[in-house]
Amino acid sequence: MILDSPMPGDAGRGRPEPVAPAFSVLEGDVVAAAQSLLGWRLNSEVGGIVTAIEITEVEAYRGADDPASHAFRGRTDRNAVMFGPPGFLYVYRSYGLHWCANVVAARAGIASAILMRGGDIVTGRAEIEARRGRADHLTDGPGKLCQALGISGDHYGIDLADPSSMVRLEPVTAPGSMSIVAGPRIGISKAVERPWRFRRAGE
DNA sequence: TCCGCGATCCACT
DNA sequence: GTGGATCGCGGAG
Repeated sequence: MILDSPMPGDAGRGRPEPVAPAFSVLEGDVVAAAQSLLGWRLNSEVGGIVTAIEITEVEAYRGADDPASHAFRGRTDRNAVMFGPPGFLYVYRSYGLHWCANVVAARAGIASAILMRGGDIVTGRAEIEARRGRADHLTDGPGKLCQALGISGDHYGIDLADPSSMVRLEPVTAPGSMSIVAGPRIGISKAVERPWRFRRAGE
């Protein structure tokens, strides 16, 4: 297992290798990157169980500029991965119980992240129902999505572009025809006016 | 060291 | 539609 917990001295070292072409959209502004992420697949292979969803709902969090971001007050042990290069997984615990998964965006040093809030099941529906302990409302919330795919703190900091990772992002190859609805982010008390929640029209 | 709150979920009405 | 559960994190003292 790869547990990437960058030390303070690593800050200026940059990314180890060029980001795959399709992942380069993540290097730009997180608000645009979040919209690009809709339709991508999130593949998981945790505990030998293969599951996958197609991302249908996301929220953008823009580090130092965004009071609602976990990185707004600067770097801590918990949010360190957000300050690194894009394409890595930021996982945090919510309300002491649930795990929530984010894709790190923007260049190293700009702490942005995209929260994955919902998706359509592509692979492993039966396994997901077993993990969730129910047959409905399987992936329609960030905590549910993590439970469905078996994502937890064990996966903090993994490379979502690495084919050997247990959790991987698979870019959509034919973007553009999808219409996107923007709205306010859910469950926050600061910067509530920013319409940085995006979902596919009709969801 | 302590205290308040939160990027949520679920059962119940 | 609403309210309770539940505990890790960060800021204050």
